[in-house]
Amino acid sequence: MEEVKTFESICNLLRNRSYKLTPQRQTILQTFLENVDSHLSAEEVYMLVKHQNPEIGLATVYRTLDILAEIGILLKNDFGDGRSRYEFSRQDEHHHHHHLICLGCGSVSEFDDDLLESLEAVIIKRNHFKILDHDLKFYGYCEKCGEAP
Amino acid sequence: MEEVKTFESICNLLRNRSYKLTPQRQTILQTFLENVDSHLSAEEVYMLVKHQNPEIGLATVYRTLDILAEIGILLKNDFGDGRSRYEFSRQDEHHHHHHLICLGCGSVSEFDDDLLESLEAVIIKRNHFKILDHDLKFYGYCEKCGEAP
DNA sequence: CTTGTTGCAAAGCGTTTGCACCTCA
DNA sequence: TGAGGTGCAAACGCTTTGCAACAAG
Repeated sequence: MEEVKTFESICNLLRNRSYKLTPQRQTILQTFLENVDSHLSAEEVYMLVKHQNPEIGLATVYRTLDILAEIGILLKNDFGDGRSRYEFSRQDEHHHHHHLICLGCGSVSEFDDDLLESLEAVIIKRNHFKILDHDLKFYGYCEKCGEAP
Repeated sequence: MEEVKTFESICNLLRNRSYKLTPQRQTILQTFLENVDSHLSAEEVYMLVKHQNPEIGLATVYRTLDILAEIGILLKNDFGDGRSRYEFSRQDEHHHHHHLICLGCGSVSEFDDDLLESLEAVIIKRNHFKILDHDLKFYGYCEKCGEAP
């Protein structure tokens, strides 16, 4: 279906879509390849990227995140903290994971599951609703943060 | 546990929490009682409420929605359209429903389900994550909007 | 009376956009 | 060289806040 995403393969993907391969885009892409498990906000990407290229503008970061999400390299998430968060999309788009969001430290961990597939079948039948996508989040406290806030 | 929510009982709830029972708050509350199945944005509430009380300010609407959500009368939702949407919370907080969001017309319907309870047990065990709340949304097309956008 | 509440306008915050300059292909 | 990309600053849309006037208890 789809091979593993390397820096090279993603560059090709950009070229195929006739996006130019600018240094800014390469730097941002690198940042995600070096933070495969992170859920970074635009501002966070901006900070990380600025170290290597202080000239870069925040607007460019936003524009690049848009593009990378559009071509399926990144996944755009909303964890309810008032900003979008992007994560590197490993490979198979279709079978995605859910998020455990810690109300204590804000950390986000991931959780794979198949249960929703069967639930979708029920919904389609019962509600006559054609499902394209779903989004499941759990809020609570991670092991480190324990019980109380 | 908790009785059915009437206008009177909610007013008492406000008083108990030492919130004052202003005409503005009453009007906003009425609006939700007359739109039990809606998922209203602050702006929409503002428009509805203005008919009965043109003096009311948008800031007051926001402040009242905050309060009503805080005491469990309303549920605050984020359907990814860039604004918060509030719905009347029928009764039992703990066992809540999920949303089917139509990408065509933006309508939101609801879906009750128990499946997530068992899933939570798995997560607690496997990830050592104490779950307080969850949020499940399905995106797709409703019966009216059919297949294509 | 006195503390909470209101309306207004201004500020806040994440994100987008207009524009002149730049640069990849 | 020309279409697309960049940086900057201004604009945007939703929400929050500071403040003086007001009203519920």
